Amino acid sequence: MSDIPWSPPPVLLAVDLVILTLRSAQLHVLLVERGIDPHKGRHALPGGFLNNADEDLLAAAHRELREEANLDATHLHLEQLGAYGAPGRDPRGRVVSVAYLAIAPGLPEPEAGTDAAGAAWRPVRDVDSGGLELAFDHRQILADGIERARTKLEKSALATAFCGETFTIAELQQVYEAVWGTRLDPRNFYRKIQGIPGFIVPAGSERRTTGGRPAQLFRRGPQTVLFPPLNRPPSPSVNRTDP
Amino acid sequence: MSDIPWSPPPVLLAVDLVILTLRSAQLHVLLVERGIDPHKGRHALPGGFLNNADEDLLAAAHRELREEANLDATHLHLEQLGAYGAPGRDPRGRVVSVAYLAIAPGLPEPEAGTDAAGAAWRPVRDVDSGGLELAFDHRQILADGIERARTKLEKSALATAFCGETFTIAELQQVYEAVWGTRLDPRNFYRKIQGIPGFIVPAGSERRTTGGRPAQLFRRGPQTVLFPPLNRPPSPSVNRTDP
DNA sequence: AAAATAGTGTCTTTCAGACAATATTAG
DNA sequence: CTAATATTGTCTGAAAGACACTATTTT
Repeated sequence: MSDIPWSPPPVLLAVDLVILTLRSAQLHVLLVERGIDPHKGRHALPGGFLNNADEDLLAAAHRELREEANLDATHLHLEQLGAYGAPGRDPRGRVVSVAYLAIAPGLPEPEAGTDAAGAAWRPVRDVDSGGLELAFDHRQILADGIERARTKLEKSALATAFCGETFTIAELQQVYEAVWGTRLDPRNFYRKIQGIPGFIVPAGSERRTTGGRPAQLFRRGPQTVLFPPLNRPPSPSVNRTDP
Repeated sequence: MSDIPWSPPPVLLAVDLVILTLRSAQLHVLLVERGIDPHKGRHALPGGFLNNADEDLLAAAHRELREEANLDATHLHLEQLGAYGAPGRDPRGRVVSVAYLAIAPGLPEPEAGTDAAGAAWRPVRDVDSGGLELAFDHRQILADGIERARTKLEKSALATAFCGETFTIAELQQVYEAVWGTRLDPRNFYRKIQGIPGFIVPAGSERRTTGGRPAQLFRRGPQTVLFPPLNRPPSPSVNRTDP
């Protein structure tokens, strides 16, 4: 009675992760080198098939994050990007992959003898310059992940997920500059950030040295929605009534 | 060699549609009444299982749009919302649903003896007021679809997808007001719209009567990205340094 | 004429961006 | 001291929102 009328075709479900971080002011993505045959030896996003039929999608993403990237879910942003299911994307059969975007603070190389051997941070620039080819449709998934991060920086407090527990306003600015690929005026940025209630809160009156005047340290504030928003400067490619 | 190591669990893949339109200045969604047992008799989003293992996800969405809603893909916006795959969401087994958002211009009731019998436009308000309960997790999917539409109105030309071939600026304003749930000043709206290059273009100097001075008719322009954007007025619930 | 809707002009406040100036550290 | 970075102040032009006003129709 509660059965399915005509037996629809089963598919295999995978989870792929776009894990972004900032290393020396450059946007990096975690890639693994594939050890088995479809695209063997090529770089790919971390991911894998569902463990069992009862595993939740988000839980599977967390598991892959732990297994393949050796990253714990503590203080880490994780959200769904979407489903990628073009019929020919995996030669082994019909595989639909649900992609997730993860943002991590700057971390050391995951190499060593951990579970995550073979995983390494790669500059995003290397991928979209074409110098590094990805397996499957992972280049598209990565592009979608970056675009999602870009737009979410405008109206959400996502940027703090790139930072450690405490951070300076200049560090926060580096996040915006790296993800957006633009330069921002430090003075205007400073005032703008300070003008968003609840975005960041002072963390003791501590400091940190870099060569000039020490900067105040902050931590994430309670507000997750940014108002007023930080608008990404218009790319010079768009329309405009240029005189 | 190119086989899958340990046989991951297969899942059933479905496609669900959030089809939005405007009817008498109110946001409506197309719902069907379920004829079979899981949630039989309850309202649900149109959708269904993948036809065969080679069917593309977007193609399946188009097919369901045709079969269940009797809508052709001509001049109709269709984009993916995401995957919904919580383990318990369908009692028949592990079903992962990929949801799509469709925007249609105001259309007559789909009833009659068509394929789409049992489908009907329902005011969105009836659903999120709790007066109308949906099957599965469709209430969440609908909410996500509406939120997506709301944010896309700001920076894309999506609003014109709610209108017919030609439309007045006042009609366009009704779209924004209905989707955002706000009131806008007609005069400022008029100037703002006219100030976005390529958004709308005059369609002949025709007119249309409603009781007052006739309005110019427009059609969609070539621009899909709106600059400057139309920002949704801040909801009174957010933060603010109110004196 | 009165009512209704379309479209224009203008003013005020707010905000983004440019950039001078000051503060506080290291070397 | 000089170099470097952090933080504050000021100015200007663009844009948002309020709202008076004009234009063109129906009744």
